[in-house]
Parts: sequence; C-alpha cells; structure tokens
Amino acid sequence: MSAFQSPRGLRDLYGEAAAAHAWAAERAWSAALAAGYGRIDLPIAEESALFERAIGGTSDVVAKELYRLEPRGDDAVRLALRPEATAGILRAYLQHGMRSQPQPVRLATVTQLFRYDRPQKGRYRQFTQFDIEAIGEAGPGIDIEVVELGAAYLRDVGLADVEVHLNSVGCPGCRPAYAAALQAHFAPVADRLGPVDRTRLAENPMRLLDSKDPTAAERAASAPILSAHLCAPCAAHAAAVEAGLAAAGVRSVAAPRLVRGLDYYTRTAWEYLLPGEQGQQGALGGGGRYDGLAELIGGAATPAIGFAIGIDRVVLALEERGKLPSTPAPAALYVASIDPDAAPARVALASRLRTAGASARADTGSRKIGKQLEAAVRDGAIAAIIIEPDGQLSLRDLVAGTQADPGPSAAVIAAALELAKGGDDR
RNA sequence: GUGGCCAUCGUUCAAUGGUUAGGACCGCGGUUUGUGGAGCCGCAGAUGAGGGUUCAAUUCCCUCUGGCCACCCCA
Repeated sequence: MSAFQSPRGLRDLYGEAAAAHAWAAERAWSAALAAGYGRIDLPIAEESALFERAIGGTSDVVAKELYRLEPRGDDAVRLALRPEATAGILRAYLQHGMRSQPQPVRLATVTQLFRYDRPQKGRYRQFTQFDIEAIGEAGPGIDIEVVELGAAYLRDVGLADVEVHLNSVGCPGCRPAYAAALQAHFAPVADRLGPVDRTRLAENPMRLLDSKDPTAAERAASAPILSAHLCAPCAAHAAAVEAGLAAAGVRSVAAPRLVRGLDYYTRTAWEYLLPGEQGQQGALGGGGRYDGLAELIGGAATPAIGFAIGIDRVVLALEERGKLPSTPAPAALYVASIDPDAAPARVALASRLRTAGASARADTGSRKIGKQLEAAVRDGAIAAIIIEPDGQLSLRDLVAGTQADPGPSAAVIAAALELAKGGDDR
C-alpha cells in the first residue's frame, strides 16, 4: 500500500461510482440545456470577500467551512475555494454585463464545490452540485419553472418520490416584523434554551424553527407562521408559485418552518427531500430566490432564483435503492493472435479498427491464444479478431461461440465492424 | 466544532500476547506444443502511521490518520 491516502473528506471515484456520477451529471446537463439554460464554467476559486458578503459572514459555510487559499506573490486579493456556485454565477452575470441580454438569463453548471466540514456518508469536503440560476426576472413564473426543473431532473434519474418542500421566507420588508413576533413567542422559554439557541433567538430567530433542542422544538410547534406575516406582495407571490406548481403537476408540501442556511434567500425557498430518509442523506437539494444578492455584492438590484442539487446524494440515493443505471460499454472488438509475441501487430490492427469507427482494443501481452481469448471475454468484448500466422484474419463471435474461416483482412474487418454495430443493440 | 463506534491482502471474512497471520472472490500463470467462461494446480498480495507496556504486540494503552453514526450544518 502507498504511504499516502486521500485526505479526509476527499475521495476517489472510479469504476461504477465514477460511471454513475458521470451519468447523473450528464442527465443534469441535458435537462438544463433542454430548458434553455446555458452552460457556465466558473473558476474554482473566487475572492474570499465575494463569499463572505454573499453568503454571510456568520453562516457556518463562511465562518467555519471556507477553504481560504494562502496568498502568494502578487495576489491582490485573498482567494477561497468556492463553497457554492450561486455567488460566482451572479458575479459573472454582473461582470459580463449580462443584463443586456434578454432576461431572464438562464445559466447552469455541474461543478465541484469545497467545504471544510466533518465528513459523513453523503457529506464530503469536495462534492458536486448541479446548479441552475435564472437571473433578471422577478415574477413568480420563473420560480415555477426553476422548481419544476429540479423536480423533473430528480424524477428523470429515478427518484420520482422526491418531495418538494415549499416555503416563503419573505422579504426585508416583512421579515423583521415576523422575527420580532418569533422573539416574543420564544421569550418565555429563553432561559431553558441552550446557548446556541439563545444566540439564535437574539440574532436570527427563524433558525429556532428547525432546532432539534426539545424545548425549542416544542415551543416551535406553536410558533407563529411566517406565511401569516408576509407583506401583501410576498403573499401574492407565494400564492402564485404554489398554484403554478400545482398547475404544472409538481406536488409540493407546504413547509412553513423551512429555513434555508444561506442568508441571501428571499421569498420562495424550497428543498428536495427523500421521504423516509434520516439525516442529511435525505436532503438532495434546495433552492431559493435571492432578490437582494446582486446589490449585496455591489451590482444593480437584480432579482434572481436558483437551486442546487447534490449529485453525490443523488447517486447515493439511487445506490441504496439499487436503482443505479447500468452503463454498458459499447460493443467492443478484441484483437488476438496465434503468435503470442505479435503484440505490435495486434495494437496496429486495433488502431485500424478504431479508425474505422469501432471500439477495439488489442491484447498487449505475450500470452497464448487461449489466455488472450479468456481476457477478451472478461473484457466484455463482443468478438475477437484473430491474426493467423499467415496474416489472414479470423472473426470469432464471443457471444455465440462461432468462428468463421480465416480470410483476407479487408473482408474480415468489414464483417467485424458489422458485428460490432449490431452488438450495440443487443 | 461536540460526542460515540470502527480500522487485517484490491474486495469480503477468519485467527492469535509467542514458529512462515488463514480462507473465499478478484488478478497473474500453468493444465503437454494454435482457440474463451467450468474444474484442478500454482504465484502474488494485508495487520493504516508513530510511540508506549512486555522477554515477546497484529492483539493491551496513547497519539495521529482515515471511515462510519448522532449532533451541527447543508448538498
């Protein structure tokens, strides 16, 4: 064994896991592209201040989990590995003047993110998210589109029973009044709360709503509900989104106590949850509207909405349900030869087959023909092309176990290509 | 960041305070000279790292590293 192992929370993906992740990412890209979302590839690091400003300096993601890079040489600013994609996408939107494009601007990415967190199943320090953002439109129509897109993606990959938990977290206009109402509600039990919850009570009382502390949870059950405190425009927006989703065939569950962890959300907020799953594996993704974020990072006021879905968790959920798709390799040809030492000729012939459009590989060792054929079968090849001592070729169908008489190379290659082509349909 | 459980070949399981840590699967090779999946035979391959206790540690203790669970957070 090597003296090195992969660092904590950072893992290798290979074999079936790698194929499954690539497949889930592929489905994400095509879902996004089909809906008119353009691909955006962001740098892996941004100015730390972007995240600090956007996500909020007191959030765990920034306060504890940000990978800050050591400054070097002529770096004018401090950099950090991106812990999420939204801030970078909005930064790019502003930087490149995308407000001069037709609005909303629809952007999508599938990308690696980094958070210094304590690893667990379904929670890694490097993870992959499918992220979609629609920037520049304030009305509820785009909310419906974005929520539906995520649900449709999850249904497409085989997680049709995912629940959409939907809430509105209001706006800077109506949230303060609600926060005050919450503080009043929790005040009687304040001295029985833990230190963490007491801090929340003072600074961000909405977080108390999903506290696990028994006292807080019991009190939260009777807490005032945000939807009753929304201002008229927020209430109208929320109602329109809810009705629109129902009309679009997306079943959503009202989740009045749903509070998302990133501070920049306004109005529509939702999560994609797997019913029956405990812990973090059940949360496949979530999203929200963030109408104030553009201003927060120094741009013109720009409404926007987006979601992030964890590819790692999608794969995990499929794995646990035994629903990982098989990703069959294309029908391949395997080049063998009677002469154990004819590897160079085998490699050359395989190359010729590939040039002709087939999937082909050669046996590169110096082993007897029997071993070569055995390797071909384990390799999953559909047929073997055997180089005869006289230079002629034989085509052996490894599935049927039949073999034609040796013939001139051009004819046998043509037959092999035909066989491989048909093999894709088997 | 808090609490807890865990760590033996690539994988999955054994065993032990004292000779060469064992099996299965996988891999590689052989099975009498040019044809695959079975069988048989063989080969390779591990006690995560570092300390300590002991005549002797893979086994007991500590630290580190990594995994997992709950909390936290979130995807």
